Amino acid sequence: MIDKIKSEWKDCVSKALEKYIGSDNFPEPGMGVPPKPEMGDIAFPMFAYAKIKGMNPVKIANEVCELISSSAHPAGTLSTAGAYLNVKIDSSSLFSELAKTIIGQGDSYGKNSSLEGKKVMLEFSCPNTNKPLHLGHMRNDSLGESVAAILKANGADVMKVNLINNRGVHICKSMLAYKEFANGETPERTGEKGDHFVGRYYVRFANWSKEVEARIKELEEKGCKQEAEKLKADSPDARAQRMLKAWEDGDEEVLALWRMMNKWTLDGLEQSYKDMGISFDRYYYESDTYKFGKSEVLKGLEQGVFFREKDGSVQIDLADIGLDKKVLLRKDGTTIYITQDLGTAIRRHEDWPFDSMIYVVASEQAYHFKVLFHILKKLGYGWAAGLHHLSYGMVNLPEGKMKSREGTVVDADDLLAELSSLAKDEIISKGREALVGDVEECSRKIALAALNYYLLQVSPSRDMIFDPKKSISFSGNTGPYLEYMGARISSILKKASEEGLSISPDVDGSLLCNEDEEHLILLLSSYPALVKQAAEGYDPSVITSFLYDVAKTFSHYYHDNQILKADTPALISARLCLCQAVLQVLKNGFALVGIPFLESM
RNA sequence: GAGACCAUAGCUCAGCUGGAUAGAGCAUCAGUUUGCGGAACUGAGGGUCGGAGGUUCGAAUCCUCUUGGUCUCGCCA
Repeated sequence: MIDKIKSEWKDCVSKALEKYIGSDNFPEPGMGVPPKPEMGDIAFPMFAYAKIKGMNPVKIANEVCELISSSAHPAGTLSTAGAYLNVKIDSSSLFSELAKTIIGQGDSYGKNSSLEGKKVMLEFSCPNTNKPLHLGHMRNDSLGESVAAILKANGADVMKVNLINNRGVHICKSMLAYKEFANGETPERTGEKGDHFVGRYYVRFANWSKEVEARIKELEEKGCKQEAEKLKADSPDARAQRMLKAWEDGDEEVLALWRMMNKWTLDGLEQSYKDMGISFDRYYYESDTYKFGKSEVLKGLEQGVFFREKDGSVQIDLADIGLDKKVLLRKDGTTIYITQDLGTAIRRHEDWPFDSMIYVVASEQAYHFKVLFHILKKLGYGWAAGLHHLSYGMVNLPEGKMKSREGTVVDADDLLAELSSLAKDEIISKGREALVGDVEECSRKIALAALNYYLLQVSPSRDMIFDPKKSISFSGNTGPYLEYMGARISSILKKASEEGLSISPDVDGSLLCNEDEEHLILLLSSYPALVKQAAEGYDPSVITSFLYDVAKTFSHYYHDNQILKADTPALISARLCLCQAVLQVLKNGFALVGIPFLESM
């Protein structure tokens, strides 16, 4: 709606300029926003025309302003400030139509059909099945889930997929440690979550391997070469490698162990996803796709896209994009990471012919995706042009990087539990247990808001510092603050209906004429354009900053203006209607960035 | 050595395809409740936008160079 007004004004200014300059050979007027709201809502700088006319831009602004004012023009008030031509939109007259749109469309307000008919596959999360999720995954999952919601809001047909990294030597490591040390222990028996249980054996392996290595070194220093060699041949790492070979050869015992432990981990991860509000439409498993990847590479070899090195390995020369050679199949015929990813991409396009596929993967893999996409193009897949790597930076801690070796990795489940518990403390200390109903559920939803908002407000490409203590802060620019605004507005509306006041979009919008009201109306009407912008850049932070802006403005408004006790019944109705519209837009925005809406908290 | 990403207030971050006096939050200091949720609101101090050139009427934003940081350049995933 606001877009329409803006483009009408742009046309109007453009036409006036044409008349003023006396030709249509001039740059389109640029549009901006004045630095202060009282100056207006749209700004047209006149500098560019100063040169053409050989005149002072201030004079141009004044004369064009007069030219427009003296004839018919779109609704709004013109003024000038220096070389700027400013338009003040009549927001209160905008409101009645806007309110009808927002309240009428409800949850659909802000959605559009710009990606209608587009099939977008979105890959994210992609855990290993040897340990639980950590904070890094949480940024990935938050981004993936949010981008999916944003693309859907733009009309795209989105398929969320997860690729489970369930094979490889790292998986064998936890299996081997389990076999060696567990004595038949199971998650059921210890009461542990499956992913944590398996993760414990992965850590156990690492320590074990370190111990043995130290012993080997000791023996070598003592000169006991034979014994050292013997120990080396039977070291944990050597045994893990042998286990991998047995796995690939289909050894039933190894496969049975693998199935059992994978299930434990996946059951655990499934629970974490559920707790975090993450879901997928389809799962892919590396164990299913790696062989297919191999056959595709061999096909490419026949086609001459790849070549066989003297040692028997299959490679591709990437000199055409300024890169080195890249191995696709080892000399012994086994596959590597990229082989599997090639297979997965091709299989996915067969399964569900997407227009584009987005990989949400950390920026450290930028090189990998550059190579992957290029190879798919060279294999002749036209759809490879629609592949995109949504790269995001690392999550660091205030103390520095997370390092698994130093035990500084923040576990996802632990973090969520910690945040929930802090939220719970807050509910209890405020004496709101009765009000919120299910305290546990409410705490969890506050924790999610805190987490998702904190992770999504930072531009994806940047590394970020996650401070667990600061993230749970309940005041300031945080997820809980936004939720709180939603709850306060809900509370007002609830009270209104208890008092028998009806809320309808049929109100006199012209009564909403103070600065905050005007600002709110313009914000609400700008929301649909932002939903589009967020999709174009795959950037949820567009939505988070908008939501904060709305909440902050409403907070200020609410502080200074009475709603239920406004001067006249007509004003009460108008303000209630505004509240309803603000609440609806907040809710709609929340849904795009993983902030659960709470009626009360 | 080559490439990618990043550098904005004490700290954590915004800043849309170049526009007016570079903005929030936290922290610090000072205030606001005879009111619908104080998890709130208001105000103050705090900046050479890493540095140097260039393009432009105009640069945090675009270009070049440079400094610093992170990551990558594996027959690991």
